[in-house]
Amino acid sequence: MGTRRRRQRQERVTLLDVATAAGVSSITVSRALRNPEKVSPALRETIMKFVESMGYVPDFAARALASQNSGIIGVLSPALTNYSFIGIMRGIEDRVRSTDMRIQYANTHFDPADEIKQLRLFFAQNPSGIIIAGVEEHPDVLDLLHRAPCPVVQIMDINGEPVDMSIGINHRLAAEMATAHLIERGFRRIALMGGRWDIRSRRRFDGYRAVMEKAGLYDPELVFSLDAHTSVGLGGHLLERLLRQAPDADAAFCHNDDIALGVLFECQRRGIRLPADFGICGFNDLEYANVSTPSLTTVRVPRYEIGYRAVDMIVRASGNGTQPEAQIDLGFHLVERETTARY
Amino acid sequence: MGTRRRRQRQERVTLLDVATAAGVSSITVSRALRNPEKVSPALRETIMKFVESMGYVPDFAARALASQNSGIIGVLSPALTNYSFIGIMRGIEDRVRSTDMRIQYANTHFDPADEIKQLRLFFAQNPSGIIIAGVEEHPDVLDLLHRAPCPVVQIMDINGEPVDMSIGINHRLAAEMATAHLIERGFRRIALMGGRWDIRSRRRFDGYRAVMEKAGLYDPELVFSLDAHTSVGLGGHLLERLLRQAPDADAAFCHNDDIALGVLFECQRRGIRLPADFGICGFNDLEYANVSTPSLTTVRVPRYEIGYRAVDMIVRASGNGTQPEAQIDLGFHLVERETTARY
DNA sequence: CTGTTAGCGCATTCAA
DNA sequence: TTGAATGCGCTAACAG
Repeated sequence: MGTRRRRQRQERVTLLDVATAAGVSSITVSRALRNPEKVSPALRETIMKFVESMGYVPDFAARALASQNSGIIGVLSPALTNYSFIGIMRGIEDRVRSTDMRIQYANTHFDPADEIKQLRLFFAQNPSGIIIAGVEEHPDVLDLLHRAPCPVVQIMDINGEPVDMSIGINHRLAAEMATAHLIERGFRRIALMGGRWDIRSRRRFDGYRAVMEKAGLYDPELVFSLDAHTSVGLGGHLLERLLRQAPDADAAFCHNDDIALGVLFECQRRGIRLPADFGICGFNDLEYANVSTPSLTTVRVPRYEIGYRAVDMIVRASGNGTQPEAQIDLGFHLVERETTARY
Repeated sequence: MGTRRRRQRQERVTLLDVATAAGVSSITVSRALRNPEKVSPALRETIMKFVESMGYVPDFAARALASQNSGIIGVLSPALTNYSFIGIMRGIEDRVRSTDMRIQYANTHFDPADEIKQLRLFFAQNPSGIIIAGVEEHPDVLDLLHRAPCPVVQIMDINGEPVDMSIGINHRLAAEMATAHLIERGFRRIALMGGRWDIRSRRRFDGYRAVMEKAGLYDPELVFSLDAHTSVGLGGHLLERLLRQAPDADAAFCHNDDIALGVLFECQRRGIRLPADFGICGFNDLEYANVSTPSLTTVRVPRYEIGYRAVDMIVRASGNGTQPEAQIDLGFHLVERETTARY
């Protein structure tokens, strides 16, 4: 049936409809809804009854246009659909549920130009806030963020002065701790394995390198990173290349748990014993790390909390309660499991 | 610094600004942007130059209010943050990139009441379309969808008449094929393992049951499903319970690959040989299924394509080109790998 | 092909 | 505490 796809728009119940029914002016209904304390209790109740019975639902576009605030929180990520971002999303979604804000996600595809484009689009919408997992510290991006017309929360890595607010962990420190742990467990030829570089993986590289150099173990031949989307399969692929180029490699610190899992599977396939012959440390502590065989040593990043509190910071910055902190370090946690359980 | 969080709104460049600069009326600029063919080439070019140089960005709220169309496609899922939904998201994001529509996701938490609430919210926004992975076939939800003021695409399962349009696969058939495959490989005590039920898992159960009954193998003691979020850990947990209740179980058809992976890990832990002692079939064909050790037999669901084409259907239904089909069956594919490679 | 008029539904500002 | 007037920026409908 051809009439199927385009429907007539519904008859919309407007503020004015409710106001007329309740015998007040539309602005009073508006107030009853948005600033209940500014309307006398009795009137408020009457109004709310009509709002209910008439099924009034506010028009976001009209509200946004009149108030210059869309209620939208823009969330930018270089890889929206990476598994590690899911935990962030969960936190974001949970915190936003009880507010009247809405989330709009944007994928920046590891491209600063894309990031700038998406930011511009958001800014044109009078957003209530921006949450950004940056690709780079590109000066144009930072400049744009500095002139943002709303609160901005930089998430994931905390390093230096935030543009506005930031929450996350110190990735460099985390990598230092993971690398030190591998060394302490007797691994020497420790490889670094990753997918596409972003600013956080670069900081982890810095940490890895610093510790390796200090121990006299750094060797660029052990650093493997492909400009490819991260995946479990990539982990196996990288291990294959590693063992070809440096057959004496005895451990891998991976940019994330997916790659670590791929390395684990590839070791199983090749009969490489974990951790006797080879050690693995992942990053993120995804859910499966605790139940894989052998279980995976990894760095726990409080991803859910990062998302949850990032939204919280925006809500608080927009409200009239206590101002949020400018920077929150949630800390990380090295979870030692079987893939490094030597000695 | 206290001034940090709330910024002045930017000076906005409006249509009128551009129009004045170009010496035309604002509606002409509007047309040059939205229906270029309705403006003479010369004028169009002049206008576009001003648009560029003045950095004009349209105000979505104003546009939505005036045109009664927000350009938003609402996407509803019972579990937005399940890994299996990521593939859908990837398809959605990729298809929407080249359009002027935007996506807004909503999590329905496996709750029809939530679903209804979210639908109402979307409908109040004059959406350009709705993409919904339904929780149930709740009559209230169906009723709401029937009165939707925009194109609606039901995704994942195709079964019966769509409300408007639908795209996906036949989950019951897929389960029948998977179960038949396990039987054909000599497995007899085949368990069904799942997390929270939704309409699709229920259809898969129907298919499993039908085939098992036909083979005289159905036993309710082999059906394990917990009302818990799906996870890799849940798979291990379910296997543990299965082996306690039915120690002679010799295979598992899992509701998704995460659960299958958990079963795989738990088998490894217990020294159960795959597939000699136990067979596993997953569902979805997530990326790791092909690289796990042993690799995982599973049902490939074209998730990326579902997302991509669902958006495409909305774009086409909104445009003036060819009307999209009412229902698209993308088909599935049983991917036979090592976890069932017996005989 | 271009312009005029009008209004989308709400919230801000001011006044009572 | 309530209301009147006004405008947010854009586009539909019509006119020229």
